[in-house]
Amino acid sequence: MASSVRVRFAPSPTGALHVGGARTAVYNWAFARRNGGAFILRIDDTDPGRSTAENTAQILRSLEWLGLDWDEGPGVDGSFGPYFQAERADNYHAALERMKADGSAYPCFCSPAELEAKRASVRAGEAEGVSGGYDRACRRLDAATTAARIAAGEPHVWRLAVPEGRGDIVVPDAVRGDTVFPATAMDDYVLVRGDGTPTYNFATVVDDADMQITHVIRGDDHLSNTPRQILVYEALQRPVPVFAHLSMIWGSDGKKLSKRHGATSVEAFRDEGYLPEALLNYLALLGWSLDGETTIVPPEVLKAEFSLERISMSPAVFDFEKLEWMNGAYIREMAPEVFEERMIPWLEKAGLASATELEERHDWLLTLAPLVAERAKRMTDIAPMVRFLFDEETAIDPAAAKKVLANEDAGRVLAATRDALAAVEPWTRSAVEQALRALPEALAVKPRQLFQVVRVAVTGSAVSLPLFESVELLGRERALARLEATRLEAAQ
RNA sequence: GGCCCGUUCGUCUAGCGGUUAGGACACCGCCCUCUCAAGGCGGAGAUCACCGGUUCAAAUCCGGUACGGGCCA
Repeated sequence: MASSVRVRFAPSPTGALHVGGARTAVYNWAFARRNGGAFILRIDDTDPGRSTAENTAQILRSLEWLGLDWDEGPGVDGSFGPYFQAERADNYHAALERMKADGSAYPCFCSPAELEAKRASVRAGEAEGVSGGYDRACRRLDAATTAARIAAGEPHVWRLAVPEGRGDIVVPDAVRGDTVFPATAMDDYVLVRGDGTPTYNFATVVDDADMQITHVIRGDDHLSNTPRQILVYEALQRPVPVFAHLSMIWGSDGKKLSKRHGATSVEAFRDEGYLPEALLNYLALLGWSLDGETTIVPPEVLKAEFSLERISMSPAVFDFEKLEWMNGAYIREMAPEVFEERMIPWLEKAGLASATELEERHDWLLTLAPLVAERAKRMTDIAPMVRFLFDEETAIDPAAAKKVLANEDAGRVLAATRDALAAVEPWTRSAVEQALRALPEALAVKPRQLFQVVRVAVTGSAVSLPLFESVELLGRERALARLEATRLEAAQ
């Protein structure tokens, strides 16, 4: 690598960071890390009407949550700031001045009505060879005329003068290879609007050039604009970066992913109990592969192995089920102490206990953690699974009661279990297990049947965490109380 | 309408001239088992969009068509 890699992610704060944008950020970040380069975050807040500080804050929060740290950008000083486009007006003016000076930009005085008329005639096929619907009329105005009209305060925009006789424009794209666009299809598009603000294509190039961006990794939707942007790099006499255009992310119906398909903002995934490392992994693999075999790619591996060459070109459908599986995989692989720590906020949020209370019961919680980790797919699955351990009494699921407790043996099973547990000493999982395992034979009932009756009485449900552990964690007092209460109820 | 991009199991993908077209999610069995999970084993699932061409040989290279998508109008 001749010069050091510099990549950027330039979200527009007109909404929350959604998974499509997040994936673009992931790829930029991973590419920078892989190549020892810089990952720059630049906020494209050029639309004052729709850009808000809250959105910016949310985007930063989402990126931080995902673990995507930036080397330059909001909150991190660099030599190429400011990192908010709204504060970079001077740069756009300077660039325009340079282009005015050598004639690669020229003023256009045509009114909207005139332009519409030109476009209409192009559509009608009356103006052959004119692309983009503009006939370059103002480009033919002489310098004195334009100077006079500008001096007179006549409204005007500034257009790019596509070089005469320019050959085909080649977009160097690391994902798709070189993509060729005929120069004849390029119009003298607007660089700077009548009010002096730069258009997207112009501002982006000026910033990318000024910030010495070497690789532009972005969405597919920008591919068609790239030749236009290359023309600006050339006019500014700046090196053209390497591009990498990412295909879109679709919903299961083959349409662009939107709210209709479910959660799409990064924060929504967070709130739904997804782990940042799992979402990062999933997004990384949505359009990129390590080797075609590996599915668990932790951040460290991504940082070490990411490459543009292994990005796929076709659109990918976002598979919520696979993400959920992956999230479960990350939960299962977590060290018990780590999972214990991370489940605390979710228990607190569910109103089961305060963080302080939980921290005081560290050993108890650490015993519980692996039982839950093995079964949870998302962090939101935790509370329902453990609620019976926190409530003083537990309501029995009617369906479970009907199915399991209606059994004619239920009464004696519950009574015998109550007595057996009352005698357990010391109160440990293995002692509880020993006591319960001896019961089926003594009562002449099937083990499965007995355990289900006890499970429903103790946990309130026919589906629960493992029984012996559940009984142990619940504590003798509450276990006995529930067995007795259920016995009385079943007897009626 | 013009230009550009894409197309391998339902989904994410591997494949970069010669493979029984591999893996993962989901699905279906079996095993394990106190329920549920997890785990193990196995199964089903892709005429590689279509049609031509190049080649001894094409999912892989070339052209066209179709269908999706994008940008500009």
